[in-house]
Amino acid sequence: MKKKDMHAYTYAYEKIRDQILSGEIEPHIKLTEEMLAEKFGISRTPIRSAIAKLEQEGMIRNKRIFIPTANDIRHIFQVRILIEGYAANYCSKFISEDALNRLKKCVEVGFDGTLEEVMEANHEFHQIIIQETRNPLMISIIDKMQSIIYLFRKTVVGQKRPHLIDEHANIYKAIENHDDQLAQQLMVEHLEKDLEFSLSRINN
Amino acid sequence: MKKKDMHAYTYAYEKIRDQILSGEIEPHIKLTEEMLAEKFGISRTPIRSAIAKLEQEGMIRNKRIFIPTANDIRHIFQVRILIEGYAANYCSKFISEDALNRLKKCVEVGFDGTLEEVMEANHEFHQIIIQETRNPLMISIIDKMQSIIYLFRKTVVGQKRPHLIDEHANIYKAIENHDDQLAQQLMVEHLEKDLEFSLSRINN
DNA sequence: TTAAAAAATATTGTACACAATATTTTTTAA
DNA sequence: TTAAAAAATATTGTGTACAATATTTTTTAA
Repeated sequence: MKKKDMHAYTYAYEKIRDQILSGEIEPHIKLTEEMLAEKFGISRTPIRSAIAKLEQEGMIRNKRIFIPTANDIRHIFQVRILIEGYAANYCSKFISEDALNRLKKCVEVGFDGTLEEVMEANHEFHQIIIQETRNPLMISIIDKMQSIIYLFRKTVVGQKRPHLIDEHANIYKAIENHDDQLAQQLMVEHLEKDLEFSLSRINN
Repeated sequence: MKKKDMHAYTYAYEKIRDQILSGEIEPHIKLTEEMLAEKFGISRTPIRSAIAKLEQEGMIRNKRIFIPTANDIRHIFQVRILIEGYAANYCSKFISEDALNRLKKCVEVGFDGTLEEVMEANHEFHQIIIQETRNPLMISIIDKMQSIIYLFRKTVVGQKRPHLIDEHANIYKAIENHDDQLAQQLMVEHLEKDLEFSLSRINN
């Protein structure tokens, strides 16, 4: 529901984004301004802004939901591995008590939560580590890629990878022990496995 | 001059961008749509698109030219060091013959070119290294930051740093020798010095 | 005077009409 | 039939008017 103090383009942006992520808007169909304007009961102008933003962020390409190729996935992960590896290292030295607790919670939920909760906790695990860099640029770079990866996961993979939680647990331990080298190495390996898993789902 | 087959918003984007970088539009003044529309003889609609893009890219913030704080600069460099360090490493292993030659040329121009040429060559030196990763994501991340740093340089620094060319020469040599570790280390140190130099210009 | 309220002004946001392009379909000529 | 050309259609781009907000200035009451 549109909040009364919300601009139409913000509303449109969130709506389109959510509907893409939830699958309500299916891939491959062309996102025309008029069709979306009709759908949300507003004019084309705010829709244009929303689409432009989504295109900038990489979720839409050529007016269609962006479905990354194997190479796109590799490129995304190359950047992710670099930044998140660094972040894991950084965390080991500078993480706050609070963040460390939240990280621990994520691992615990990973072991005993519902599927929904586990998915959310896994996402948050990575999120916390990045946020502890307190570098807004890094955070936003990762955020944008997350959406694309999430989307890709939902549409292509739709399935959980084995050992994922154990790897999180190990990364957590390394951070807790302030072993920056190990934390970085484990994060890199973790993401490399994630990449492999993702790619294996495309090629068949 | 506006090309006839160019959309007004592309024209506006380039014009505004160029005028910001050239200093024709001064910092601190508010970039209102109407004022820019008037200036370029087009309506507000394409100006809106252009501003939105420039804001996404970080050159404009709150309708004003973005002038980064010391912390902003640190954050930008933290990402740059990470990515360009990686790129230097990567280059040492995989650079093409052609790119290596162009890199060499940049160093040479650095020693015997005019100020204008030197500036351009220095920029290109970094550009080539990033481009050799062939990762469009990395390239675009660095590109966006380049604009902001360049702008910041122009307005705040306006001055060349000593030893810069020598450092480029050393990085070049390391890449030429396929010494990936050294290339990375030298690039990191190079950028750290750049950061220090930039910061020293703010704090007085 | 000074701070809150009100009014005036400036600026941005939205809708909509029409123009310019891009895309698809149909027609035509080989 | 098939490929190029033409026409029809769909979609995006632009200008403009007006509405909604934000900002600045003026007024008012203490």
